[in-house]
Amino acid sequence: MRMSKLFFQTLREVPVDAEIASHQLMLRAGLVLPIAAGIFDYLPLGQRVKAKIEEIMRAEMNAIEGQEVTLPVVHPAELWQQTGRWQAIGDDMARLKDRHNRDYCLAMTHEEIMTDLARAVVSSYRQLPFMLYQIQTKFRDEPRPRGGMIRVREFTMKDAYSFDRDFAGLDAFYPRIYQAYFNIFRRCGLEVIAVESDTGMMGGTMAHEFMALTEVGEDTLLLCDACGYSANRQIAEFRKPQPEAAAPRPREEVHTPAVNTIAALSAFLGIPEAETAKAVFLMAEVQDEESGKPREQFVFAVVRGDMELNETKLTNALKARRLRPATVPEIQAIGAEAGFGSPIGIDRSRVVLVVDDLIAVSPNLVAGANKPDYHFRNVNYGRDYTADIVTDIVAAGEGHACPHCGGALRAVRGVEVGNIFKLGTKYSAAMGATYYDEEGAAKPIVMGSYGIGTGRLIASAIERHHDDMGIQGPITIAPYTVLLVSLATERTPEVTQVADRLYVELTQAGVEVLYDDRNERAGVKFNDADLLGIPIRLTLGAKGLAAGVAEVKLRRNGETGELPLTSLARDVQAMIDAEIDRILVTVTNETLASSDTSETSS
RNA sequence: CGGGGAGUAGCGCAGUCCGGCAGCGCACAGCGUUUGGGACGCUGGGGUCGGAGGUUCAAAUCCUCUCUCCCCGACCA
Repeated sequence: MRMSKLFFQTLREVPVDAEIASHQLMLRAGLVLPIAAGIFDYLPLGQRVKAKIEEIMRAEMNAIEGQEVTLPVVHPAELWQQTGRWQAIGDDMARLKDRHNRDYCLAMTHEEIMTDLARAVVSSYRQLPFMLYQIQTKFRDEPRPRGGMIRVREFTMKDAYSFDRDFAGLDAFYPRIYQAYFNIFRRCGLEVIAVESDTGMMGGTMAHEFMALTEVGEDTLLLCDACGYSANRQIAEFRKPQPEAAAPRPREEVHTPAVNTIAALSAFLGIPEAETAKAVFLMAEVQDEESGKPREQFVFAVVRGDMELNETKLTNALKARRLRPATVPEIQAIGAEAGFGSPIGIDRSRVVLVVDDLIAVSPNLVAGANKPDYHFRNVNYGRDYTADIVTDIVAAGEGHACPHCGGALRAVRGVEVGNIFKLGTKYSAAMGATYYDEEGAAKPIVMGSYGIGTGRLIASAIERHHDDMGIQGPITIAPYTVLLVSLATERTPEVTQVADRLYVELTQAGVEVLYDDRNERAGVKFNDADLLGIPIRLTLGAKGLAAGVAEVKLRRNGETGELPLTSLARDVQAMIDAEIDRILVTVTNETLASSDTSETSS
């Protein structure tokens, strides 16, 4: 491609709205252009990056016998009603009506449509297993898009769905997609780790997220360097400290004027925060057992004062759809006092009381007294109150003990670039996607779903590979592999002639060349070259031409050298091969190492 | 949805407090000089000042309403 003909623009100045490096660079390099919050155009250079990644995805999906399909972006409401997600999902789903006033939604994901496809085609166990995938647009009306391409509303996702006869089949497939995902990310030059994750609205029995570690990540992960345990903070477990056994002492009221936080309480009484109990008031949206309709339920959660409530764990414990903080009037309505909340003396008929399992075994805690400016000393679970649910509802954090080996957990930030779910029969059972087994009995197909967001992958790769001057794209996903810079001037037309010839030679040799034939000064061309991050830069100027060489420079490390013009195409191809090999070699190592941590349910 | 910031030329911004010709830099077009890390000179084009309403002789500027974008939080398949 001649750069003089390329539809692109580079920005000299850093866009003021962009905070993180990948966002700034994608805008400055002219890969994408925003048209609304979380909605972007892909320009030709960005499109080429996207296409490269998609080809890697196709190769890895095909390698595990995936078959590519394309399913619609506009879905009839009926299919989403069959699984209940039409009602269960809120404003994140964009809905529309057609001219006949029928309901439709924009695709957030494709479980329903894939399940519908499977039930239309599958009737016999002989047709199973199989895996289908697509690379298709999703729309999720995020409340707040952020971080450039990290959290957007419209995006392209490669989503794959597996269909098996039974859980054993799914369990056998799961490690294969797990490994294929590692291959995809590493081929894109992106290091990721897999962590256990919440199944969320997807449902199912097991899920992993693939996380690119970066400070700009939205998720907190907990890792154990000793044994390899890794989990999203949303579900991460940890070994809780054993409280010292002590005989329950008599409960006593203590005056604590204006002491309405744990920190203040700890300071006021001169006790560690670990000897206090913290009350958290929430309203949960749950399904009413009798009517089946959603209703709001007051939830009183108690955790130790030095720990944080984990709302995902609590949501799962309650089987709730969502939680929100309770308002002061709602808190008073159940007989509690904000800032001095206590599980003792509340209207239990209107409250679901959930207590962290550590609280249940910790003697003589300080808790609120449910009246302003008073707390209780020596509150003991069992003697003073009992809960509706006792389970783990606190968040793991930096330094907590690993649940497997007891080693210290480390907290890091990550971007979720992919996820895999064992769905089981949630969708097939709801939608009647069944097959007949050897005995002629109808059984629901066992499913899994597996997704990777392309834009987020690009942004994460750029977060990982850039410097002050621009992108240092891994050669496998760079828009072009070689940038040929001509430094011809009006006085050196012979440079143009030779550069033109080299461009043709390289292109005919199959090299993806971007040819900077623009009438710009050298500085402009070099700065654009660094910004775009084409991995191999060839520079031809009058001096080099006289010596019969072109300068070659690697973007990733700045190494320079000279290549004779007579064998340029061959030498460049060798460099490209070497650069690709660098990445592929890493793939092999990473894959072997990571497959050890793969887990399957049995 | 809560808190904060911002909408003025393609991009980055000043002007708004204190109403009075809509400006600067980059980019763009023409001419000339330059030419290995974002050149220089001269000339030129480009604006419903986010939108609507109001106050005023006069509104980018004051008032009311509204839309949009960015950041933090809530949310996040």
